[in-house]
Amino acid sequence: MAKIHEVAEAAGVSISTVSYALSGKRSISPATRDRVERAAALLGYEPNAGARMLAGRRTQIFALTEPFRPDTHAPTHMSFVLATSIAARRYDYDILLLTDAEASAGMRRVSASGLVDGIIVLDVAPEDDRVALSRAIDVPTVFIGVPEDVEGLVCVDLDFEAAAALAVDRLADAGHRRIGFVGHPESAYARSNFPPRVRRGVEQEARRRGVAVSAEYPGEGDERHRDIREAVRRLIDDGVTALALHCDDAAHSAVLAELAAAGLSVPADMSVVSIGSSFDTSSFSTPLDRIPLEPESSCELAVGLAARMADGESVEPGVRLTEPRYQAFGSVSPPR
Amino acid sequence: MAKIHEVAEAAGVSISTVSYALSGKRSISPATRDRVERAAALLGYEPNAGARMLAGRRTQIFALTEPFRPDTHAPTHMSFVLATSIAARRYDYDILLLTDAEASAGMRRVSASGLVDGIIVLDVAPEDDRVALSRAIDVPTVFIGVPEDVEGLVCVDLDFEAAAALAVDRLADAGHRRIGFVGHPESAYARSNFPPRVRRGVEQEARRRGVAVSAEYPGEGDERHRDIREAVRRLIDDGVTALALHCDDAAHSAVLAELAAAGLSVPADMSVVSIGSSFDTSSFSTPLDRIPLEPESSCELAVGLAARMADGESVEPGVRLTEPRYQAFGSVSPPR
DNA sequence: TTGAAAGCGCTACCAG
DNA sequence: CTGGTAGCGCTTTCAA
Repeated sequence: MAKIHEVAEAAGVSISTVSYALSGKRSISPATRDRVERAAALLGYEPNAGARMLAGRRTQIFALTEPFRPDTHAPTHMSFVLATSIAARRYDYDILLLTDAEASAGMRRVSASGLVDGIIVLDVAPEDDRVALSRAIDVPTVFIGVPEDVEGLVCVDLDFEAAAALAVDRLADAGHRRIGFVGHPESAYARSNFPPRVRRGVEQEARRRGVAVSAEYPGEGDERHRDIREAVRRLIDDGVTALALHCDDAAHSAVLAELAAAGLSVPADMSVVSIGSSFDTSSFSTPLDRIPLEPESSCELAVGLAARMADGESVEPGVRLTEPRYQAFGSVSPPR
Repeated sequence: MAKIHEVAEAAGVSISTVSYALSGKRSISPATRDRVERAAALLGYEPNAGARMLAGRRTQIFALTEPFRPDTHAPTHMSFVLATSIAARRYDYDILLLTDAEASAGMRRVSASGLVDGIIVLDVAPEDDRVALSRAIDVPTVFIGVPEDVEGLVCVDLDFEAAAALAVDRLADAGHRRIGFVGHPESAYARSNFPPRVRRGVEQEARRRGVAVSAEYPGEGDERHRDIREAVRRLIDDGVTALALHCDDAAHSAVLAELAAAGLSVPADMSVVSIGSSFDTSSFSTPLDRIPLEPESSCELAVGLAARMADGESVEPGVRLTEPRYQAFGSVSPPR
């Protein structure tokens, strides 16, 4: 725990020179900078966080608010947390967790105490009380996800509607006229902000392209695996020649299992595309084309915006959607 | 962002009185305390975090280091993060996330900068470089999980061996002489610290009680569901009359599905116990007896210890194991 | 290009 | 039981 004073002494300069040499906030002669850096490294100097906050009015901490709802999909959520945390470090920020009751109440607390320079909001619900909170506090806030009311907010997300449309387009381009959609359990469409956007994207693009869609929303819990296989069976009986999936990896596995059980091969007998998946669809027994979720893109963008706002730059409110990307792994071909 | 000065003025007292009235660190007349609290509430006063750290040499922040390994089981991990975060707030601490490369490097950084008062280590590997790091830094560190070399460390965890033994005992008590064990994929036994402890517990207690054990470690990935069902089939053919499970919820579902497919009912034809599960085994189609993981116990204990150490109390190094608890839901009965 | 020094807002010691 | 005040270790003016 060396202090700036000791570094200054060791380098034979004043403490302000040490501060400037290390922060780069004013020009320092190469020789001096070098001496300072050497001394700092030698002593293992790390500026005291508290002193820095107090004097510099910047904490280099972002709060990450995540309610951890019971129906949150843990693996996907984890990849968002990870991506945010990594992006934050690139901008020299640490992440402070606000969960459970503190997801909301903590926003007020940490902004009032000046503990954080910005707030990143995860796991956004259509009607989210953190929307009103973000307007009430004076700390820059960025939403990853799009709530109902976005007035004055800075939001970032994958363009799920475009992603869904892209999936439908690829299938329609290949000549499919009747496709099946396997979505999340019905309950997810009220609680979360993005499943409805995928559904809407599929429906609208299908209408535009003259493609018929049969949708299935297999349930949760114990019987899920069976539910999904029954849903796939119904879609096969319906005569669909392609499937668009927006569900978790276990559901993907179940779909593939049922196709195999029905003696259908991909893509010869059934084309399959995965929409907004955060897991690796290329390592399934049958690699699947996908439009990936890519939390890294949204999180990087969100953290970058938060950093700019924390620097006092003004950022235009609005919803920033990242463009979907199509990854082909050979699971789509023309229908038989 | 009211400051202590304004609160003092509003309450008609000195700033030191405000500080003491709010912290309770010296006795204050009820009348004065009341005036101060009213003024603070009215102004929405929240002590400035940076100033507090600098003057008080306490940050009220714990770092939580979690590498997010690729094979980390996300739902279980999330429940540990959540439990730690909630426990921390009860002790008036916030949680700072250290993930990815920062899980290790960050420990040094945040302790050198005085950003945190303590460190909680999650997702402990048998050979974990955070063990050496924790010895090199001067910030109190508590491990949730037990690494190979625990010399001088403060560790907290469920007593997995006792949990496994408890499961075997209950089955043996019911009269079972031949039981099946469904564990994690083989790879988990090298990477993680607790699966080997469960395996050891099962083996030792089975030997002690004269019970035969057939063990299965079904694989990962796409074909997992099928793997598990085949494993269960083998165990049935082996003539086991009871199963002890130490695997994730999807695997539990697959096991139940295979039992149903084989025409076996629980517990009449097959008794089943779940060991160290973090999910709710009582809401399966067949409720299962379990010895729950209960992250809350370990996390509460870990945070409590960290808080005491941060207060300067000396805490005896050593491994503190929490006692397993048996929850019966009617899935165990004597063999036919 | 460098140095001196004035705070940042609180905690905790020393008086009374 | 209460008030005054000296720092905590840095950042950032103001001077040179």
